[in-house]
Amino acid sequence: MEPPAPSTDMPQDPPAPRRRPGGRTARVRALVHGAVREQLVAEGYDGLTVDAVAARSGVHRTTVYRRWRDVGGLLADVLDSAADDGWAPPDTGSLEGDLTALNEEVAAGLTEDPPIAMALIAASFRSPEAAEALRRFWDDRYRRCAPVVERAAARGELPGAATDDRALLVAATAPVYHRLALLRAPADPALPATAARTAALAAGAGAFAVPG
Amino acid sequence: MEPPAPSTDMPQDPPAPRRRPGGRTARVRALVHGAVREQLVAEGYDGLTVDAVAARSGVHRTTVYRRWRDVGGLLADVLDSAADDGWAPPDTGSLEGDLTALNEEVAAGLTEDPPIAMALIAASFRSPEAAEALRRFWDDRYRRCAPVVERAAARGELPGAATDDRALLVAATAPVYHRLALLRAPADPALPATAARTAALAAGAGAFAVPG
DNA sequence: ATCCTAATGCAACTGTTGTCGCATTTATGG
DNA sequence: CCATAAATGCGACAACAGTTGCATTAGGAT
Repeated sequence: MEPPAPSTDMPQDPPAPRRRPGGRTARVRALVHGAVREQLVAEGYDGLTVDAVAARSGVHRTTVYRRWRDVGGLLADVLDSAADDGWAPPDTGSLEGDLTALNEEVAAGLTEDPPIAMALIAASFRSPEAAEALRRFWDDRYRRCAPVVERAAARGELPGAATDDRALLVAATAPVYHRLALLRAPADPALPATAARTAALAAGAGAFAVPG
Repeated sequence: MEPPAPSTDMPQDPPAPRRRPGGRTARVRALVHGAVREQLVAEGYDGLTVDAVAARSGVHRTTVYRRWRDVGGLLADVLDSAADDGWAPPDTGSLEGDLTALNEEVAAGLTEDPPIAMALIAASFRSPEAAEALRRFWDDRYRRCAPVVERAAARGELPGAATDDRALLVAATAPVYHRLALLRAPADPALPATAARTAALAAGAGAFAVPG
């Protein structure tokens, strides 16, 4: 009952057309990326429509719809292309200091103008692609922050054998996200430090220790 | 330079037409509210459009657009009308227990089906009215939670003269919101308890004490 | 050079969103 | 009961989002 073995290629499925990411395709992508950023700066998130991006980039509407599907896809692609910067967490010499500096970066990102981060969060509620890209972004960021916890452990700031670094980082940053992204309350200059102090204090008391 | 005092009414602006919230208006409002809920149950948030709600309620499209403006306005009105339930925070006998129970309610609300809470959060990024309604809702909830902190203080669980109850409550609940509403990660059954324990621990160490 | 076809351009089309002017209904005050 | 106008119903419309079929351009392999 075996189908005859094909001579050179998979027979049943369309044989995966050879991609062609050369000159023009890359140029179009760069044009669209630039247009997304410019459009965000010029008109804000409400003005970020596929049509506006296409018009600004000079690329045809249909092409943008075909390659990026919707605004969420556009933002996801821009975010992915910007994710491989050499970002590293701050290193101030103490856990609380590191977390405070980290929280200040988070607060700055959430309140910057144009509101790229807020635009992406908003888009993540409408586009699965944007939600996935945002999840990847945060996962990458939290992974890069692991050294903050490792350094604290090496300094003896953390009790127990091991610490759940992700839980600690989420506990430290979550209040900032909650206030700015969900409650939409005005930025509190003291919040980054107090949230960091709270998390560092709890971590010092073993709140994030793992049994292993 | 004082303008002459009007005899009976404000002269310059259109004299605030007498509202007429009587029979039909109230009936229409009830019909639309019911339709919003039914539509959410039937089609989820993606299917919650003004047209769908209008069709389901039997009220004309134009009327819904005029009175509620958009989906955010619909959800905001439904939320406001449901906000005066007699909700009270849990009372388990300890700060950590209260916060754990509270966090479990938050987690249940964010993961319930139909996803009313998530729909409102999503809408709050597109509609100022929904954002304002959500802010009012959370403000009300946090205000009602003040007794949780007061009881803990009365039991001697909190050091210092006074505690910033809002900051404590935000610190306790923020990780749950962050994971479920922003990171969109699967629900972690242990998170409500660990976040509550973390916050209670930090509170016991004086992290939320206010100088006054 | 030349062939193949992926990628793009183009125009027309459908369906949805939101608005506007006007007719009709019906609270509400007298 | 009557008069007024707020609230709603109704249809047409403009603007936008997104799709489809086909023509054209240009990357990449031979």
